[in-house]
Amino acid sequence: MKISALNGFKDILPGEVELWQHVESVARDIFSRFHFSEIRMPILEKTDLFARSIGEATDIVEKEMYTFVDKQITMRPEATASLLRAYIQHGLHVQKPVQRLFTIGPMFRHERPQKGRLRQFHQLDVEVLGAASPRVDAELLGLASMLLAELGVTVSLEVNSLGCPACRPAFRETLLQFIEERKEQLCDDCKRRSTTNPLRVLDCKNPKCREQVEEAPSILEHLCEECDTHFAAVQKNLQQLNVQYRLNKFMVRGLDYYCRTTFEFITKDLGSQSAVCAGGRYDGLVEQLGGPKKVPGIGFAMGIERLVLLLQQQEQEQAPEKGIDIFVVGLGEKASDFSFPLVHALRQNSIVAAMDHEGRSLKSQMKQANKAGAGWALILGEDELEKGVAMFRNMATKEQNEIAIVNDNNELLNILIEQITTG
RNA sequence: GUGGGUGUAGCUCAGUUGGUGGUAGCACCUGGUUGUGGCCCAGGAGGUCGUGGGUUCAAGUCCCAUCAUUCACCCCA
Repeated sequence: MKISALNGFKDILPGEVELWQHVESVARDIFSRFHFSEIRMPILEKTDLFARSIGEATDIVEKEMYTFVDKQITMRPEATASLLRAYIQHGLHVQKPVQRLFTIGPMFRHERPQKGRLRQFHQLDVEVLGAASPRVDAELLGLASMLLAELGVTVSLEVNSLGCPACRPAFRETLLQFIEERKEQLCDDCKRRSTTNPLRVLDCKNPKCREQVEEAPSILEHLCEECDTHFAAVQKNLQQLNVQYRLNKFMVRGLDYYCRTTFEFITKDLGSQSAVCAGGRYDGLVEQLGGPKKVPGIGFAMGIERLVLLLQQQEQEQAPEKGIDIFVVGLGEKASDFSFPLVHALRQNSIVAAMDHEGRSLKSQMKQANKAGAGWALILGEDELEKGVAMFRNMATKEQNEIAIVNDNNELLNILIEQITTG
């Protein structure tokens, strides 16, 4: 019986992996321009960490985590909780009042897989800890949109404010009252949501619910003074950076820890999944996890699978596979025995070199050279060895000439390196 | 957790009202005057038709179950 990967788990094969490398290298470049530092955390954490940060009642914690029940440990379903755990554990707030951190890696959620959603998926995660200024909110959104723009994906940005513990409870009551009045018109899911997570009724996909919710009270009109001032400043700062956005008073978050500014970069090109990047502020979370008091935080996560899907779909130019510098063709045992250490020496000199080990024909080896995108071929056969020469062929121009193999192999090596590096 | 679609070569797929598995395309291998790549041509290799039952003289084809996969709901990056 053939063994295949688990449902919702995917191999990233040569051909696609180059796209991933591209995404990661563009991301790293931009992170460094914004002066962010990389941090890497373990994949396993105590289950309690996620229950306390993401929220006991969320679907993620309730039924989607990969947990070793007997050991009370869980494979991380997102990065923020682990990152804050590391921040607190190592006292990073003491080293620098403001920490700007990013991490890249796999996350695990036991959801039913579908387009743009896997059980092991990968995120680029960016967090700023210790900065309360609305400028940081805008700066982060500027970073995200710069990254998406440089990758060449077309998405739109929606922003909202969720208020804070001072103003959200009152809004929640107002909203609940509104929902109660129209409960009969809402879908079954929304009836359930009205008790579990009323804010979620606001972003239901059902057209009938949308219609009902159209008139719903807006959080933006119920913000306390501080939240209102903060959100106004975020918007002003976004305009300064010329970041295009749309206010969406119906946007909410799935994780409990968010407050104030929240945002999503969305697209219609991913089937039912719309968010490519999402995040927001979480000012109380560090303290809630047992860290220092009053450390504000804000961050976002980008789904790499979703970025890659968009890149493939929006038909970005495929990076052509990198060709090798030289293919050394050896005909016969003697020639192969001569080529073997030569190829190794070329590699020691930073030349990308390959050879055949299967004793195939000249024609076959030339085909391999061509397929590998070799710039040059060095052909060594019985005749050449007898004459003490090797044929050096330019694969593009088909020009070839003899190079003498003298006693000292270094001479041949130096000629090859010289030719290859100068083109 | 719920609902729909699809399972035939490594990949993309044909396969008629049930009647011997495809000269199919891509990829792979070997050749096309003894040792020179891309194009072209010829040949070759590659399959328990997802699996297990059932109906039938006969099942890739019809029925049931099961597994896998995919899309959507839920939820979410």
